[in-house]
Amino acid sequence: MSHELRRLPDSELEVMQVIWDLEPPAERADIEAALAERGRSMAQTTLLTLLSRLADKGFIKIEKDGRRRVYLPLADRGEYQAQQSRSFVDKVFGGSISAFASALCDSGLTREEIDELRRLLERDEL
Amino acid sequence: MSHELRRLPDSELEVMQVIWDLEPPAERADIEAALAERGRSMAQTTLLTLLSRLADKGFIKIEKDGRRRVYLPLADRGEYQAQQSRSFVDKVFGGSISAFASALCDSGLTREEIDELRRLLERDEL
DNA sequence: ATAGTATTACTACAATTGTAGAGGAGCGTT
DNA sequence: AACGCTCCTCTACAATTGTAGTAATACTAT
Repeated sequence: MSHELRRLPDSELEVMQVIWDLEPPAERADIEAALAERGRSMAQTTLLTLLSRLADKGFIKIEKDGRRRVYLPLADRGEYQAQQSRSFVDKVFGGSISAFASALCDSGLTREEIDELRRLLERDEL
Repeated sequence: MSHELRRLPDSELEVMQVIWDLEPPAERADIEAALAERGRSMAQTTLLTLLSRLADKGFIKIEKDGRRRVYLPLADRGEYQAQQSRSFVDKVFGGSISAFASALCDSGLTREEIDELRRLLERDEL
């Protein structure tokens, strides 16, 4: 079930994130608004380009409903996140989870974040 | 002291990793060998290209010692890792560390890795 | 000095990414 | 029916990335 989900370039990922956030089906205007809210507005045609690239890569499906289109997520967010996390730790930390964890701490985790993380791990039985 | 360290493309990062691993000063042959060991060999000219790109980006310094060159790391590995970790979590998880952690668990952490992580967090006092 | 050898610099080129203009097609309004 | 507004498709273009060939340079052993 889990296809390989290729890493998305930053701009496409940002679009994908809002699509995941929005209640599907999302229209272009919704996506545009959501992006603007996050301070990431762009020319309409730019957005359209990114959307069709996402469709080419199999991350979304573009459904034609007359003149308007709706944009539906196909890829699963959690799966994408899991795969990218693993691949990030592999590339940047040679696969060492603990090295990653200490880097995270160095990168300015707050006490609260650390506690939260710890709680999470304690609960996790996997 | 902490300049912004731009994200390196995969191929450059792999070269950078071996430079960080090797005892400086590293010569081209050393780097080549180390890369081959990790199953990441490439044409000599390709490696040279990547090295000069790394130099352009300020990650390494190329010192001329007659005909041979030595390649010295300038960027700090820990700093790079910390910055990239933070930026990864921001982009992929909207900044949520705990979301990142649970994705990591989903991506197939072993029991041991989880325990190790937990130990690390418990010890860490920031 | 000569020729072979090793090493690096220069050039190249296709694929990807970030960004957007130009133009066609549908629809509401007059 | 013609006009304009909206929305989308096509095309474009520079920068970056992955990869490597060719040429220049310098060293080594004869």
